[in-house]
Amino acid sequence: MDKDKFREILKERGQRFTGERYAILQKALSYRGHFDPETLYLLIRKAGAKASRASVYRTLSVLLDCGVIRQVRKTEHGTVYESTYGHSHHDHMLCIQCGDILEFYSRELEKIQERICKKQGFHGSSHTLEIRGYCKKCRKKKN
Amino acid sequence: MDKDKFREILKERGQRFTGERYAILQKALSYRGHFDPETLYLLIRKAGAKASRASVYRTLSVLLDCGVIRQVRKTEHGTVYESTYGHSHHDHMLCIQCGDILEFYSRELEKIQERICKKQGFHGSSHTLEIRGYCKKCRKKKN
DNA sequence: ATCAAATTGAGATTGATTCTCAATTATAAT
DNA sequence: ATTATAATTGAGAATCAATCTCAATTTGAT
Repeated sequence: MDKDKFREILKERGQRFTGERYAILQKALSYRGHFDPETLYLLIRKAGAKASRASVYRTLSVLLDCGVIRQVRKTEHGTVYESTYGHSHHDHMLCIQCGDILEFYSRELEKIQERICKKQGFHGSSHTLEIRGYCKKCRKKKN
Repeated sequence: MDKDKFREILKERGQRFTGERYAILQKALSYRGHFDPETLYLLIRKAGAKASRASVYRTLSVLLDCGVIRQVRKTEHGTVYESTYGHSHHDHMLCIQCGDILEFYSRELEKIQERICKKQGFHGSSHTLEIRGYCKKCRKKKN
């Protein structure tokens, strides 16, 4: 997403293009992996850009609304997001021992969900699947 | 789960059986559908039992640990739980229009997840799947 | 350049959850 | 039954993410 495209999207929403929003967009888009608002805020400060915590929260909700980022989940430490750019849909496995996150995607799983929705007359637009358990490493450690 | 069984479980954990804990257990077990800590607390107060908010939170985490209740998800308004008693595993469809929640279960879906885990060397112990979209009713309204 | 409307940021506020700690109570031993 | 010990309780304080407030600033259209 370049500057002009972002400007255009904001315009459609009756919102203005600002340096703060752009800085937040850039950091959010370029972040590899999962991030939370505070991490993004500190990153922006460190990069010398100026944007308050309030603006980070406000802009993240705009980006979420635009589909530029996606909400991974809410944890006891806050909300976790990830960029959708070059990062297609997938689900997660979360190791409850070490906290590691594995991403996976299964066409089959998606198909079945579609079938289930159709049967119920439900129109699914997104989903999150999180499998919790023990990763390979931690299983070895245990034994 | 009866009183003695609960007493026994607590004992194993080096914890004590108290009236507060029992009242909370009962309400949590008998609650139909999804609940949050505050709702449970008010319900307990209304029933004349005594238990503080702090005890509700503390006991819910014990019950969660014992598998008596399960965490459905975290929302912007707090954590949602449900009793597992007489309520076997299932997944959810959440209508983003009316907020309705449909429960469903698919053996096929479970099987595939097991297969995926095995392939990754991951030992899955639980999962949550939430499909968001529009329910039958709301789709009709739209058209 | 002008101006109305949108945005910003610092700090206050909210709301869920956890923590503190003195008073109380359950359990085990006597 | 009494006692000793350690767990539990509750009221309110503390924490922490997220939102709100509002005066000052900035944007974008004219």
